[in-house]
Amino acid sequence: MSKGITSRAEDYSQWYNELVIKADLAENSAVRGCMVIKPYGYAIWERMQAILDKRFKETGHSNAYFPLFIPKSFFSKEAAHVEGFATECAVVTHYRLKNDGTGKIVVDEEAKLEEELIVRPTSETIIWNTYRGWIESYRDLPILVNQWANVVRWEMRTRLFLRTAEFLWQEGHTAHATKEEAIAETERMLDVYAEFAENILAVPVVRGRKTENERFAGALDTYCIEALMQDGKALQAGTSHFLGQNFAKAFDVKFTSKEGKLEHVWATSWGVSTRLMGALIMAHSDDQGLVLPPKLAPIQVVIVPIFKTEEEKAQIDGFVNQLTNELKVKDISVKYDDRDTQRPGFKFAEWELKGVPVRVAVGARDMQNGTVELARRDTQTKETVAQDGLAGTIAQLLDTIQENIYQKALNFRTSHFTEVNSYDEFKEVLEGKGGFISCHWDGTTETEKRVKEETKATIRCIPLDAKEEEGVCIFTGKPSNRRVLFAKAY
RNA sequence: CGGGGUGUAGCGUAGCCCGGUAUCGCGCCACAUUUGGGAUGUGGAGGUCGUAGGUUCGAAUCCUGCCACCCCGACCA
Repeated sequence: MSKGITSRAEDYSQWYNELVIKADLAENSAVRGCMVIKPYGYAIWERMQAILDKRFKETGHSNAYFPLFIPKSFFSKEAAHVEGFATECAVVTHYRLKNDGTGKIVVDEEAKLEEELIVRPTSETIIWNTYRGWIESYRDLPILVNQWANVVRWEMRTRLFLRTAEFLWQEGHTAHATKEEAIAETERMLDVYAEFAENILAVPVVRGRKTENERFAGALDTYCIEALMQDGKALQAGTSHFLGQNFAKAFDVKFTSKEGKLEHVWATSWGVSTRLMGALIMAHSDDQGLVLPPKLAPIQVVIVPIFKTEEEKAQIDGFVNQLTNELKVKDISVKYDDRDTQRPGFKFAEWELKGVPVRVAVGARDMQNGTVELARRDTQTKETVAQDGLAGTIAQLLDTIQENIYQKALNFRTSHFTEVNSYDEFKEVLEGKGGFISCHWDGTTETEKRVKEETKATIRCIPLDAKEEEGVCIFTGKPSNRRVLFAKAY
């Protein structure tokens, strides 16, 4: 059954619909572009949440929650910020419905809000409005707060997981006494994201900074991690912003320093969203479905019994019970799929579709031989191994799979990372194999925009590890002292 | 918001040009045989043909309006 589940993103929506996660678009146009995350998909998001949340706590952050509704006036306080989000806001104007007399429910025009409320597209404004009341002295700083929430951005065109009208995310908002400390925080959280992407999601990322043109609305500097999908397109997987004193000035947030001076607070914000699920899927999946790295998989091992009689089943149950206990001791999550409504072959295919890293099949034959069949999702290989020491064998195999998935993605990226020195070469690579293109750029927004118009490629980032190197811009021939990364992006 | 396309059972579709109450596959239900890679056979259930109107003895089919969705573009995590 080929569903055309390949690296091409266009194919994924079909796959979601049938198998993992469904975008249930309501008939009402008002909720177009939203997604329903089905239980198995949500379990993956929960794993991401749990792991990230732990990292945030370890780095000194606390969770809090701020309102969904933001008074319109808050938005107009930071000029660049309004401009960036103005065209994609959902606005609440009324608070009551009524029966119009014919049985139709209509908006009660008399219940018009004096000031409209914006459904948050991001929470900087309402949070900084709140911080004003929390901060007086340098002793109140830093404030290291994170929020898990949903946000709404009325995009003209949506795309499952990558750009939905409503999405789930976390947004960290920190306040600091000094510029240096805020910049350090921005970089530290970028590292948290990069480490998570590479070690947990097994998706290699480039750490870098955005150009002025691609920067977050209201930020002085935007750091990002950029991942490469199997179709050669880049995906921004997370961002960390140094906001300077912009929001402190807009919302009049000042503190008295050790020296007794009144100063504006320094800010950062950083976030990752359910887009990470899209990244995960597009980075690793194959024609058989999802491929989950073991460290993220909600179910790491699935056990499928193969039996004809009740006696056989009972014998297998006994073995599986013991194995399950041993695996749980090693903190490995197990699912025993002993449904009698589906046949083994069906179950094999179904769990492969869901990306479970390791499958154990055990039948009467195995019980006689003291063996099981061990299959791995990443390589689609299987082998017969001894029941003795099986828990240990599986634990090792999970590590191997984690490493292998990462290596595979890394090899792909390495082979789709090209240095070019001319615009012709640039266009040739872009139209050919795609991927990241490293080249010189003159540093102007104008050149960036013209390249985008002509080729659709954008500057994904200026890599943090870019070395100083004299060269000339591939487009204008003007001097440049470091390479930047271009790619077509989602 | 511009350009293109599509709406028929839970999903995917045929029928439309040339009007006569809807085809096929998957899935679902029952029974039997099966069970180490998505089983097979037999029987069965399931339809406002996107929606409103028009033409007609008769509309999935022809005409008009509306709605929704998909793709491409501008915009974006």
